[in-house]
Amino acid sequence: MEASEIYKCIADPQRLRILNLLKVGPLCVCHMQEILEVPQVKMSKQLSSMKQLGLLKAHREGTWMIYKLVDPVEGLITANLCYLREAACAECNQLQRDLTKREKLILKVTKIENDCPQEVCQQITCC
Amino acid sequence: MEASEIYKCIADPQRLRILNLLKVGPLCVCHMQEILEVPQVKMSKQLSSMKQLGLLKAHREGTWMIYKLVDPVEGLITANLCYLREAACAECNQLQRDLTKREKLILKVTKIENDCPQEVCQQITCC
DNA sequence: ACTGTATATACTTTATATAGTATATATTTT
DNA sequence: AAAATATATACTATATAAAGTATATACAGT
Repeated sequence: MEASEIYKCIADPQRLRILNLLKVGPLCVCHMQEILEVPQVKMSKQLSSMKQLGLLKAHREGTWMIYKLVDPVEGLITANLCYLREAACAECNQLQRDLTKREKLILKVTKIENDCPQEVCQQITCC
Repeated sequence: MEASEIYKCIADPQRLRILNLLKVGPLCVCHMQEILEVPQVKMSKQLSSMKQLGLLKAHREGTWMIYKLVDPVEGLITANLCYLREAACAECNQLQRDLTKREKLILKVTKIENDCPQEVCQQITCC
């Protein structure tokens, strides 16, 4: 994969936020939607573009689609997420808030029977 | 400066190559043109867009315009250039070749009287 | 003043990406 | 099989960026 393609991908704050979330563990579309507060179409399109690019893969679990980062994660992605988590900027705070929101959400849905795919619930903690 | 703006900037291979060159030292437009082998208009437009973004600054020396990175260099830029110089990819080789080409060019023009601005000639070695 | 060199800008065309709306598919539940 | 939920796709509209051509500016040397 070309570096320029990766940069083009993470040049969109929304897509960067998605990668940041998935770096911690797999998530289904509806949960990402809830965390990022974006319309379903937008989320779906961004996910499929990143999948096509080769950054993500997905599988179905019931009606849910679970997305995760392709393994091994692109070094350039990792390097940038690490950098941004350390840095002090508006976007970095957003990334941090997303991770907190993710943790809360998973804790919540884990309590409700059949409201969270196995694979997601197992991964509660972040970084 | 927002991270997304920086990513959008370096998502263009040409602009990334310019930053890679300037990281080593200031250069005038015509030399960058020669190294990257791009039309004058394109070079000029890319430089001015990066200047407007706040990544570069320029000053005149005779008919030459000397461009350099704003000091301090954006951490995100530095981090990515460092990463790419270490990595093994087509783009990384290109960046390396550009630096070699730069060194040769400077050595050449330094010999010819009045064919290189002072500031550029003083900075022969790279990394 | 005139010519040449280096660089920038304006304007037009063309390509690319994003957003929105509506509709389709896959699966589970009833 | 009908309804509900989660997700994806097609199509259209709109915005953004890139490329190309021509022209302008700024300075240096004659």
